[in-house]
Amino acid sequence: MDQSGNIAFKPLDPLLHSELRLAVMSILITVTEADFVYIRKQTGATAGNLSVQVDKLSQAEYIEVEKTFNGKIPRTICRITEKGRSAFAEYVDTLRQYIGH
Amino acid sequence: MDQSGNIAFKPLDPLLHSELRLAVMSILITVTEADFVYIRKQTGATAGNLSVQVDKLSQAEYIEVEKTFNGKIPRTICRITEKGRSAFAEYVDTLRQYIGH
DNA sequence: AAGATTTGGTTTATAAAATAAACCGATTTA
DNA sequence: TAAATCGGTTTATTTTATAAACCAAATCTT
Repeated sequence: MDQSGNIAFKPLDPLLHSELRLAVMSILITVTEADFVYIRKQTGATAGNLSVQVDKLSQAEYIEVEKTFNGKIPRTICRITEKGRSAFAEYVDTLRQYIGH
Repeated sequence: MDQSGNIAFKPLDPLLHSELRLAVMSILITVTEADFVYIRKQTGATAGNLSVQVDKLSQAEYIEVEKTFNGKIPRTICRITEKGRSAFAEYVDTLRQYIGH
């Protein structure tokens, strides 16, 4: 018989348990859309780091990324998806187990 | 003049922003002491991983570790420190900025 | 009592992640 | 026209987390 005992902690979605990605999601959950530059300023992240992390969120389909031009200047717009929204909600929910309400 | 704009997110204590270390602290904050084996079972972590993370928390003085013997069997007891307690409180507080209450 | 297994860990090696540095094309400024 | 800036991406480096290997002592197994 498997007497392995119960684990008390649900795993935290590793995609969201990252300071920068969490900050990005935190912004996108409150705002219908935000561009790269805005997110960069709000988070204080370097462009390189932000580029990488936005890409990960995008590949997981937690956000969608639209590349447009503002005249001749490139503009990268990010929006949260439904999948991202519910992943975020579950992450928050799970976290409460760790930090108490 | 420095027109760098305000960063909206306070940094999260990297020592606590780790799933396993956070789980350890979460246990120790509710219980006057806990031994290695108990923490291992609650978290489901491997002994190696737990050993490393307990050591980091200990070196940061977020917890204190007492090595005793239970008869002839070694027993490692962990307790949270005041420093650990307030670091945890601040971490939780900062997190709320990211996840909303 | 010899050998295998389990317990309670630590140490070391490997994989994954975050961060920083280098770079690119276009644009504006001097 | 050269230098600096903007809006990024790509690649390299560092840091971190995780897993694998190991160790000493104790306890079962035959």
